[in-house]
Amino acid sequence: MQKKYLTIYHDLLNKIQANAWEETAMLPSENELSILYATSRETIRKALNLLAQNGYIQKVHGKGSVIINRNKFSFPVSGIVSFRELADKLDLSSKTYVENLVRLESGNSFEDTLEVDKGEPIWHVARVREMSGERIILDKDYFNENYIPLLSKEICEHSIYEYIETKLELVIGFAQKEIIVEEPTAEDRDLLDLEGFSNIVVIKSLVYLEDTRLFQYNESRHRPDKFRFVDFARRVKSGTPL
Amino acid sequence: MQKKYLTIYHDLLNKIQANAWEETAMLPSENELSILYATSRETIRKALNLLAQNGYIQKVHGKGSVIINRNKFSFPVSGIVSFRELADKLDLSSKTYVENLVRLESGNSFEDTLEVDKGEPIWHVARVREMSGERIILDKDYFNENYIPLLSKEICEHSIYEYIETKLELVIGFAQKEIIVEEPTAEDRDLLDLEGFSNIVVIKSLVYLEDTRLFQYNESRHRPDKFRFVDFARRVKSGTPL
DNA sequence: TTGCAAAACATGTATATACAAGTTATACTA
DNA sequence: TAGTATAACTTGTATATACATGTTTTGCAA
Repeated sequence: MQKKYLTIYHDLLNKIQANAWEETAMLPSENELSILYATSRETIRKALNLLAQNGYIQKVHGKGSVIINRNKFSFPVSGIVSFRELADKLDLSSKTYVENLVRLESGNSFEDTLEVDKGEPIWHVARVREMSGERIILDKDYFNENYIPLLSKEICEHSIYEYIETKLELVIGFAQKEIIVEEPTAEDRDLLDLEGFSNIVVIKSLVYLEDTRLFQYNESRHRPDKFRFVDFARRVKSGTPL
Repeated sequence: MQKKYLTIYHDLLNKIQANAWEETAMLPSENELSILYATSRETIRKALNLLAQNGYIQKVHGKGSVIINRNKFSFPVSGIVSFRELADKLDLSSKTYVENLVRLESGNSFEDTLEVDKGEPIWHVARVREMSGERIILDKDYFNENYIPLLSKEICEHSIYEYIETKLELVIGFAQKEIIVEEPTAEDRDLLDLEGFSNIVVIKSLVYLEDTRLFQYNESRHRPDKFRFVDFARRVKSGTPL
């Protein structure tokens, strides 16, 4: 990593998480930091703005940068994080079962959602996530074949995202997500341990590459008692000025 | 509004929403914009970064700023938006019933959550939101009395946030949120039209002022069939460099 | 015509300076 | 001593310049 403001960002983040500045809960001033890291104030400000965006600090005009206590709702699951990365982070004993892996040939109903031409093939994967012996999550993925030409059972069992990013060298940019609650389908009842729950939490995501190409539609279907979504939000000033 | 980059941000946002640049779905280049608005490129970049943060454009290195199509999941409900503002935006025929409004004196269980001293009073409001004739949402609010000294039935029926921001002139900064699914309580069953639903979606929020003071805890309890949460997320590069 | 190198153009990073605006500590005055 | 004005901090905004890096167009050469 050669970008100064990113290395400073990560260094500050590590120190925040290691509880340096515990007494004051304040970062050193921008001028102090620019001397500390031997760089300009603008570069420091870029690192600080990243910390603020991600909910680690709050900048207060005239005062300084206050460290935000994130122990309230523990850590955020926001952003785009794959199940594999999440399970690793939480150190959960988890298992993934590939229930279905097909190359949909044509006339399927996802051509519109994925914005591919009629007749273009689409990869479909259905996976069940097991945590502490219970089948909790059903993940249904649909990929544009132009970007993900090949999928194997092994890749799906490990981590599709790791495959996409390291092997295919595609860079994921952003996602539009929607969370709703539905009644379980026959498939949900068949594949998951629903234990009498009459609702299921569904996260639908459209995932785009860094160059704005749409490449994935995902439906993550969770048993309601195991679902949890943590978010950090800044107040949007609704008053459109001028 | 005197801040250049903010006026440019709002102007560009209006034009995006009015579908200027429809053919290319691209903004003019930073240099063109800096001439157009008679300002420096850095100021333009501040406005563009705001647009990118809020999910309106995606910047592509070497190419330009691509406008993100937000019609997929319609508009986002992310960020901190009050029910009043939301209902106004959606033009819903809605109604608010204040079911409870008390000044909790001491020994209540929310002293810890709101981080107030033992014995300090806390304002509590319970409100039911009705949409198209159905009682859908139960909003339970708890305010630190140091910041919100007085609440009336009229304020609660209209909009507490408008009161806080315009009358009390407090500036809301950010919130930590958690979304989970619970079984309905007796209170939920009593106050809402649950129609046999055996689950309820709960959004718990800790809301902070711009200077990081915690002033509100909120629980928004939704009937699952009427709940919907839309989000925009950027990929976090998990690989901690260096 | 095809292929490729170079130029032109796009955004990204780093630095410097100046001043505005909010907060806190200092020191002076009544 | 108490109050207040000032100075010394803090972050915020605006501008300019230089170069790095990625993309597209241009034009030359085979």
